[in-house]
Amino acid sequence: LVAGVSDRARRADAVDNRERIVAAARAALADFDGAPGAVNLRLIAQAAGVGQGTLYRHFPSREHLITEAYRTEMTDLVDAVPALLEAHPPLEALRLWMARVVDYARVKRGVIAAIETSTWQHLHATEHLRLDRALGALLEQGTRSGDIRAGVDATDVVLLLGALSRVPTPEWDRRAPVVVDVIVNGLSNR
Amino acid sequence: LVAGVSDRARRADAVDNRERIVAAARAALADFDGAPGAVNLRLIAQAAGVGQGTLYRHFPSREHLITEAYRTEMTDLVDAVPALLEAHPPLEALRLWMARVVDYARVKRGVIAAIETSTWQHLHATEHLRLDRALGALLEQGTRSGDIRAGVDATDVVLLLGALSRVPTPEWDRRAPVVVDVIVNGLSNR
DNA sequence: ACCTGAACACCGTTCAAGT
DNA sequence: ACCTGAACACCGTTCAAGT
Repeated sequence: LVAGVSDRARRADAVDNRERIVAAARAALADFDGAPGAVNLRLIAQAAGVGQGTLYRHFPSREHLITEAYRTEMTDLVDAVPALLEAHPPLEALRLWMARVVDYARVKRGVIAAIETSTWQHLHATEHLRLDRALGALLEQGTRSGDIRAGVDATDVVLLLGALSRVPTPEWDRRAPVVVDVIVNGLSNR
Repeated sequence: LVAGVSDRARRADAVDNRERIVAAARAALADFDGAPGAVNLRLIAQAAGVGQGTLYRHFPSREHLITEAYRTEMTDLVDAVPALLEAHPPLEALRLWMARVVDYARVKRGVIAAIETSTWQHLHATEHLRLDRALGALLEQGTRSGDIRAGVDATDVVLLLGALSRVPTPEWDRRAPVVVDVIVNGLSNR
């Protein structure tokens, strides 16, 4: 509905509302973290000072909202991939990238959910396509150099990473690194 | 509430109702599979021919019901561990066990969710304790023999296995084996 | 001791009315 | 073109009344 419409073409109040909704969503997710499904859309609309209908006009589904709420983090993470890949061998780049994901998720658990949406839906959010390509390139380069096993694509990696969303918060610092370590080790080629 | 009460001590209608509820839950889960959260408890009560209150009397939470619905499968899987461990070296036993999980989950996706509940809640369902012990023994034996890396416990393995619950149904046959393969490889000691 | 189902609470989603 | 909020639908959960 709103797709393809530039900010200038939109009414000023619409732009403003959209921003306030996202801000409210971010705040709500920060409190409730680890359970993005538990986030109350009505309350977000209320906290943003808009009607429920306005929220739905801007974000037709909860996933759209969550994706947008973590857009900055997603962009950061996606952009980090090529940079790491230039400075390190593929497997090491992957390890460092996942360490960064764990770091982001430590305080904002929802990033994992945001990353996972690439699997859930076919919502072609730009960041998801970019993540898929970035990870895909990393894996390809890794298999070529022989560091990373063949037959695994970006979706598989995202699926495995999804295991992190189940880690209980109080055990995060202990378990998240172990989980990631097993994944990276498993992706390595012996 | 019902804990510790033998079948003989319970009223006949209660035993009967409980069985019908579980049967209805199994049927509902078979249809809806892959999304145990999407299962409608009211409809299950209705299909079982009991009031909602009766369902809650027997199963205080959705997790209790799901756990019970997959009890047979869980028992099978748990019992398989020691047997496999006797016939194979630890890592191979783990690989075979996970292949069995994938096999069970192919038609009854909910088993993964049932296995995962061990992490979600502190509901001390017997099967979960037994799974924890069985996997724990397998891992310990594997680290002793040097086949499996140290520093990973049963909960970590269950968390990793949870990645399977995100695999989209149409891609199950292609992706599930890959995911499991990465996990097993990651748990191996080089 | 156990069952029933109306009733309550909550929340996602829609839509008629408004500016 | 966009916003509002009442209204609808749905579903988990409880509880007074019953047997």
